[in-house]
Amino acid sequence: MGRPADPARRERTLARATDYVLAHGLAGLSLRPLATALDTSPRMLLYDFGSKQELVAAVLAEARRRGAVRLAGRLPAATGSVQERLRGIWAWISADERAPFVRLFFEVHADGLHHPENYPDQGQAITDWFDTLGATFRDVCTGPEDTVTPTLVMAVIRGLLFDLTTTGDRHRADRALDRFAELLDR
Amino acid sequence: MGRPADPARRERTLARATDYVLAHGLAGLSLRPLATALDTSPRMLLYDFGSKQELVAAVLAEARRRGAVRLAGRLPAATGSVQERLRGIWAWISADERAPFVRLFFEVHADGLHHPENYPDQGQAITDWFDTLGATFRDVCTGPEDTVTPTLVMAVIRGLLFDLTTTGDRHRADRALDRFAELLDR
DNA sequence: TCGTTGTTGAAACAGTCGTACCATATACAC
DNA sequence: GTGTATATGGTACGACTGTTTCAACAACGA
Repeated sequence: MGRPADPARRERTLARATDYVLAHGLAGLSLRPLATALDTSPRMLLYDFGSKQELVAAVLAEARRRGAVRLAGRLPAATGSVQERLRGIWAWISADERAPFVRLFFEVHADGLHHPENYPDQGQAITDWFDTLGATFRDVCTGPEDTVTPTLVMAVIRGLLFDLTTTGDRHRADRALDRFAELLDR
Repeated sequence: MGRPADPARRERTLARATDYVLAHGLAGLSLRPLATALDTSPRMLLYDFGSKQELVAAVLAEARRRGAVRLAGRLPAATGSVQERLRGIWAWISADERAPFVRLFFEVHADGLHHPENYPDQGQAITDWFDTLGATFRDVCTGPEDTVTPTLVMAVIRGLLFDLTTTGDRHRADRALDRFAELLDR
């Protein structure tokens, strides 16, 4: 009895809120401008999510979900040379379409430096790459339990993303990745 | 005539404000708590710095100045093996005493992603390393104009700093740096 | 039509923010 | 002393923040 609930509304709002955060960032996020951009009201955002903190958590989870979906099956088994595999990953992650995700990624990391309690699974977001990268670069790893090589590969990628997002010098970043691929392959 | 100006006060306030920002971060910085911690008043902060924006700019300049001083003469010429040089830089920059600088560094980068206009010389902060690192690792560079090797070295360091500040796993980070040193040396 | 449950708007609350205004206190030259 | 410049304290303004409260409206079963 009574009016039926409409869970789709929350989903729709979450999707659009995630778009908004990816476009505008987390730092200055505020309910009233967000609600205006989403054609809703702060009242409804709190009605659907309970509090701003829970809304942000839901948005970050949704952003991670989108990234995971886009990544799925994107890193095939070890086919081609080390250079080709590394270039493939780099081309995908450094593409302009990924820039909003990369920005949010760096923003969450920076905020986590002073408020780690807000991001309990942040460390896992790093170690999660070990299995995938360990499989992709098995031939240059020292063994199946090697976490050092995946760590180094991700460090190079994150460090070059840092450089690229700061200087915008894609040519230099691409060449630095190629140089790393040469070193890794020998 | 009139009361003499006291420029030392501004200097003292700037030094303590920089300590405060290094400890508490840039994100939530607010004049009233800052003034309280510095035994002064928001009134005096604006009197000395004009606006919050200028205060932040002065603090960031001071933080850079401190980092530069601590770095001066810290990277001697190419003595020892590549491993030793790389380890020396890494040990210095990843030391616990440097953590506040590293955090501020990442925080500024993240904020610059959405407000690049506030950090006009951010790209230069990256390219400034080329001369120093090019000299330190001349033997593994392809030439005196090689910017790719310094780019890669800094990317590895920044990427490992990212990992270290997130996971706190120093052992893994150290080993990844050693692995990179091996690759670079061959 | 009535009761019930889900949805929504408008307004207000208590707080913080950066900043401006006004008065006053301090330290010097004369 | 007077004049003058710097240095402060106190206070209030207007704009913002996340959140709450109260009321009304909408869609359903009985």
